[in-house]
Amino acid sequence: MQHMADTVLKSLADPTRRAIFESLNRDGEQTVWMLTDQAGVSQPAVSKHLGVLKSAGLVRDRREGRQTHYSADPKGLKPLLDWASQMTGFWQKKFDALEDLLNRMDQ
Amino acid sequence: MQHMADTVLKSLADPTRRAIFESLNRDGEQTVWMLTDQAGVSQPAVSKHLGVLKSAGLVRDRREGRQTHYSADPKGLKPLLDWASQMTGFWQKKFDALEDLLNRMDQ
DNA sequence: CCAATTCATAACTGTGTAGTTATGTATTTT
DNA sequence: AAAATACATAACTACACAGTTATGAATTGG
Repeated sequence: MQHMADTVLKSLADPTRRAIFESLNRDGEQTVWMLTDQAGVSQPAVSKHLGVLKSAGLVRDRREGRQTHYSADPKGLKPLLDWASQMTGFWQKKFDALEDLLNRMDQ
Repeated sequence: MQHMADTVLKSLADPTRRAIFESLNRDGEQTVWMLTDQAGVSQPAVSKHLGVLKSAGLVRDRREGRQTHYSADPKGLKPLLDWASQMTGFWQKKFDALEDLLNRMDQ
């Protein structure tokens, strides 16, 4: 559990990588080429970032022909929310609401 | 707002620094010496970590004589929560849109 | 079948930063 | 006043990693 929070936090700490994750959340499934067009870095850099995000459970990939479609996995943020909710009970209600949403996505 | 999420995420990405923050949340206010005793790194390293956490708004300090007491600031996690809820909010909107579409198809 | 496309991997480089030791600055104690 | 305590800052080192170019592997098009 703590290990997952570690990998998730490290993945999201990088601005470029977080921007990719935000784009996938905001605009939905996209190919590597589409993401490279926005990222401002080279295609290998984007592929590497996507590999890190995938290892952290934040994105999924779907190969179709010669292109790979990536999409954000909403459940990937759960370890982060679990960790944050452990830190303090102050925001407990908000976290519970988010977790509720994530649980409904499970189905 | 995004800048705050960036500094908070970068602060919490380091394991040693996150452990210090967790200890402050779990056990409450502590001096630098107490934190150094647990951290497994030198006192200057701990002071540096505390400085980073303070800059990110995650901890507060209170000087008393020759020792400095640090405590976790629960509001410091708010930028992280806001960012996460924005990410999940995108999914909420997609579900709402899907539900809308399904409803319109019913007719 | 050859060329172009799409992505991943390899090899390398530069830089940010977490760690160290050494030292400075108050504050308390004897 | 001198010594000891508690913390911060400075200067430096080592390493993780984000970036690059070059290349490989798989798929599609002419």
